[in-house]
Amino acid sequence: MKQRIEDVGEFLKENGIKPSYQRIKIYEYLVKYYNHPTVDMIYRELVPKIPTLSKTTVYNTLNLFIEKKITAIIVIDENETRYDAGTSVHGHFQCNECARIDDIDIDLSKIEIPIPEHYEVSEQHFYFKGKCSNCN
Amino acid sequence: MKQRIEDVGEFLKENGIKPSYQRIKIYEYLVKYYNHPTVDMIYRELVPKIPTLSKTTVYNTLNLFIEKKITAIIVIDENETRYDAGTSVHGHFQCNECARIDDIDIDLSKIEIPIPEHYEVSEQHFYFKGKCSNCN
DNA sequence: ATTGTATTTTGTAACCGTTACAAATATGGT
DNA sequence: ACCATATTTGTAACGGTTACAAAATACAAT
Ligand SMILES: [Mn+2]
Ligand SMILES: [Mn+2]
Ligand SMILES: [Zn+2]
Ligand SMILES: [Zn+2]
Repeated sequence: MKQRIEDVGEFLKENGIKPSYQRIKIYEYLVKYYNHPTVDMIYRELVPKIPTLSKTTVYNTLNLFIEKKITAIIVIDENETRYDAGTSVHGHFQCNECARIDDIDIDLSKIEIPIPEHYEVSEQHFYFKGKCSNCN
Repeated sequence: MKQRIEDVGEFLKENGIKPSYQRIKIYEYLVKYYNHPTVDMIYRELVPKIPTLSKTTVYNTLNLFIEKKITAIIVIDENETRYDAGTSVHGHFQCNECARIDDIDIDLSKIEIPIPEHYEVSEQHFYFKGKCSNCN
C-alpha cells in the first residue's frame, strides 16, 4: 500500500502530470500522512502555506490524480469521499468513533471469491468498520 | 443474502416497526426486486400507486429500517446511497456501464484477512467493479 | 361517534459535498 | 515583451440528504 516517493515533482512528470506548485503540495500531503484524507482535510492543512488555494483546485487536482491512476478513491463514508495515494489492492478499516481509516493488509492469495463467468473485474475493495485500537 | 419474507407486515412488527402502508410498500419493493435501489428508484416505482408519497418518507423509512437492522446501506457509488434487504454478509459487484449492483456469494471460511489486535470489527464489506455479464 | 393524544406522513427549506464555468493568473516558447 | 496555452481561483449551481413544522392518520378512552 504505502510506497516511497523520492521526488514528487519527478513522480508527477513520469505520470503525465505537470508538477505545478499546488499539485506537488497536494500529492506531498497524500504521501506524507497516508491518512486517507477528505478534501477538506487537505485544504485546511495547505491553505496556511498557500493562502490563495481554492478548494476547487484540490478537487480538480485529486480528480486528475485519479484519472492518471496515482490516487485511489475510497468510498466508505456515505457523506464524504476520501483519497489514497496507495493504489495497490489493499483493505481499509474505518472507526465508527473517530472516523479514521487505517490500511489493512490483504493477501489476495488467501482470498477465494468466485466471481461469476462473464463478469470483468477491474477493481476489488475490502473494508471493515468497527472500533479502532485507539478507541478501544 | 436473499431471504424469503412471507408476510411483510408481520415481519415489520417482529422487528419493532409499525407496519404502515408506506413502510410495507417500501419493504415490499426491497424484497421483490433485491436490486439494491436508490431512494429515487423506490420513489419512482411507488409514487403511481401512492400519489401522495413523499421522498422524505422514503428516506425516513429506510433510515428506520437500517436502525432496526432489517436493511443495509451499500456504499459503492460515490454519489448515491443504495439499500439492501439482504443483511447477511455478502459481496457486491457494480457494473461501470449500467450501474447495476449484483450480489456476490461470499464464503467467509475461504477468506483470511487478519485484522490487527485491538480492532473490533462490526461490519465487513466486499465489493467489486467492472463490467457485468449483461454488458459484456 | 367524539374527543384527545401520539405517530406517521408530507412539503419546503436548508445543508453540504461536489462540479460547472468563466475570469484571473501563471507558464513557456518565440 | 508578446502570445498561446495551461492552471488556478471564486462564485454559482447542482443533487442527494436532512431538519423541521404542519397536515394527516391511527388509536385508545370516554
Ligand atoms: Mn489505504
Ligand atoms: Mn446485496
Ligand atoms: Zn477510533
Ligand atoms: Zn452492466
